[in-house]
Amino acid sequence: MITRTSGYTHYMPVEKGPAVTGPRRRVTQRDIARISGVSQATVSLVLNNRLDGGVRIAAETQQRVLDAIRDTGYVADPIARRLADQYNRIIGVFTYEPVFPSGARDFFHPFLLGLEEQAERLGCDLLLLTSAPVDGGRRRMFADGSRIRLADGCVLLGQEVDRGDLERLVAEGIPFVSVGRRDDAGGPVPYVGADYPVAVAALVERAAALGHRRIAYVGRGEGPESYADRLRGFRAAAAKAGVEYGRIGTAAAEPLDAAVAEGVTALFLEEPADVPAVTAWAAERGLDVPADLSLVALGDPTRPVSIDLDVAGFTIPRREMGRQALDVFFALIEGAETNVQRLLPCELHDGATLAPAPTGRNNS
Amino acid sequence: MITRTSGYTHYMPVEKGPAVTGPRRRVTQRDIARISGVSQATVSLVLNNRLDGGVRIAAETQQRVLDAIRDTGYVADPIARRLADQYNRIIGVFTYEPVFPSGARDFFHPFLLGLEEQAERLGCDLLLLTSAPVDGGRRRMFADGSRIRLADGCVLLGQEVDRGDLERLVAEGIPFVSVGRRDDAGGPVPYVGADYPVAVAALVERAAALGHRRIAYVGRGEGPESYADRLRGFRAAAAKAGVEYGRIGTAAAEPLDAAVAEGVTALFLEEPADVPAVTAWAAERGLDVPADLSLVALGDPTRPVSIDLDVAGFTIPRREMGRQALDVFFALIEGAETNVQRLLPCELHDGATLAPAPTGRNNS
DNA sequence: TCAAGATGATAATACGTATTATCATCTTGA
DNA sequence: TCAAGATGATAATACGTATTATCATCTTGA
Repeated sequence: MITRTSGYTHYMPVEKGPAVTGPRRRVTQRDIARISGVSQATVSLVLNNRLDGGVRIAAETQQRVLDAIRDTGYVADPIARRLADQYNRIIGVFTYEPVFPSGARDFFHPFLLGLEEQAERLGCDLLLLTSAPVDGGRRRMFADGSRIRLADGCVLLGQEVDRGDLERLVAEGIPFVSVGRRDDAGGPVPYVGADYPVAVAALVERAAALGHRRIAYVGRGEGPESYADRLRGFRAAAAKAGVEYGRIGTAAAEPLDAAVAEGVTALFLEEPADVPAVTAWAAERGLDVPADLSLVALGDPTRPVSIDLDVAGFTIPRREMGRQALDVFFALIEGAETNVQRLLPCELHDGATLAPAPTGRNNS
Repeated sequence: MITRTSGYTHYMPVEKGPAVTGPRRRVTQRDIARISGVSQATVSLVLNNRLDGGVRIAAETQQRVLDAIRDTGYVADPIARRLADQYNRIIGVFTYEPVFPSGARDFFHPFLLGLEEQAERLGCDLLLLTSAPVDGGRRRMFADGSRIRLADGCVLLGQEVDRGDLERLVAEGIPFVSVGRRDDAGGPVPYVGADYPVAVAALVERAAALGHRRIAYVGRGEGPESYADRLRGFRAAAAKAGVEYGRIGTAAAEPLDAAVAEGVTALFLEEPADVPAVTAWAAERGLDVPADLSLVALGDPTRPVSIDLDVAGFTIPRREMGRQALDVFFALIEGAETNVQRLLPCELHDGATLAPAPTGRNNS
């Protein structure tokens, strides 16, 4: 059995009413001031120990105030505190789709995990901007009555971010950070992205070293910056390694057949979720992976798929991107000196699908 | 190419500095007032449509103000509104553990899905209370400087909710809704829960109808309300059906052996995540499920496990619970007449593990 | 022609805290 | 004996919004 002495004391009865029921007033610094015979300012100063810069309060006065604070259980109203401050420590999180997807485990989950982790560490709260009206399945950032300015600013999450939205964020000077690199939008965009070009290049070089002389990139290579970055890295590295290279728009049988017919011996998949489609196609054609054909996955699947192959490729540092996005955000609003356009290294994974090029098939 | 006339005005440059960088000020009602040539009070009145009680503002003045609001994208500072005791359509979401778990797909995900879905529908934003300090792996709701009141109130998520926290929420009159039934805490607790007793009873009755005469509940049956509710339903239904019943504390081999030795022919698992442990034990003992022993899972697994069996039992309406939690919340703060203690029916699942009792083993 | 009512808007204040400039009093030293 | 410095504390103000009492001006009607 739990007993409690006199309940909570940091609520004062309103007026001098009879007793318990009805609304109670918070204890305020004014109350403490009255009790200990000082001014509200003094209470605030003692409470926050701001006795450094010029202001002095006698030790025994301090003690009186502290006693009153202890006796009443006074706690400063965080709301009023925030008001007196410049920022609310509320970070908006904007996503074009639901943060909690109804589908299976989600590509964005690790980013959010990193965000939450860092928010916890930095003592701020995350405001999921769920009030944004939905239009064609996508939330709209700047619809009439947009509440994006409720927060101190926001973190942007999404494979593809609307260009107009970005421009407007920049133009309005709303503090924000994109998770994932973004092209300039009427001004530089703060971001924490993955360094795709470097990661892709490393894999291309590895393929070249393994004797592959003709390789293909499978995917759009444009649209979202993350696609464009991959393709850019692919081309630059292939050119540098003296390897012939091309691009296939989709992981469909026809273009894949054509590529193989032209002597391609390694496929670099922009979208790792395409792995099952490609392996199914390869099996159907009697092609062994990696004996006949090497496979490289450029990142993590954005759609839920189950892949039983140990595919060569790299992992996007999603959790760390989420974490650092908040760091950059605070640097922004605090005007701290720091790099607000960061590319984090991806982690390479050897896997079992990138093997020496089959002999006697080049230039076939 | 997009051109833009004169930029956006939502953030006012501090002083008349050169350009982009540096701290920026929120647009305030004073700014709107200046722009539209009225007083701050007028802006507030127009913004909140407080034109009923005595105060009158000319239609065209209103329009000027509204135009300025639209042009600047002004949104009232939620903190200042809270200080004046206003709501912001911001719902706090408090969880004792991270909302985005680092582990696998999560028991709480469907609740959050429902919450987000309804938030989107109702046009409110969800504030993840990530700022709460962590103590012993659990977030603390009322630590010093708790920011729970930044939100209009909150939704509580968690298997077990701290009793003191609940009491304090009630005592302070903070609007809140628990997802999951809670016992009174110095006052009735608003909740949207699952109707465990009814669901469990239905399964007990089914077992009785299939000839089971001795059944056992596996689990704590106390602690979290959801456990207690299950056990209560179990006992009541078993008694009513004239079936002998008992309880096993954990799904360990020893107590399970004992139960079988005493003639138990059906196990009701409080924690469906225990299914693998129980089936492994059964296999080891050469017991066939369900020929020798029936198995019933009372709900959904709270820990990630893979279950390949089609287990009889029921499903907790988690998504719907999340949805309705928000409904109840708004009913609370709007003072609407509605049931604020709701139990939603669980969905029964026949499965393949609840079969007729084996013959000749009762009272063995 | 002027009192009463209608119309339109604002000044003043509150919410609770943080900070800074200012003030009153005491002490010190020559 | 009094100027300068030290000591101790406060008044005033800001943060951004909501609300109420009050005010100025116009309209109406007899």
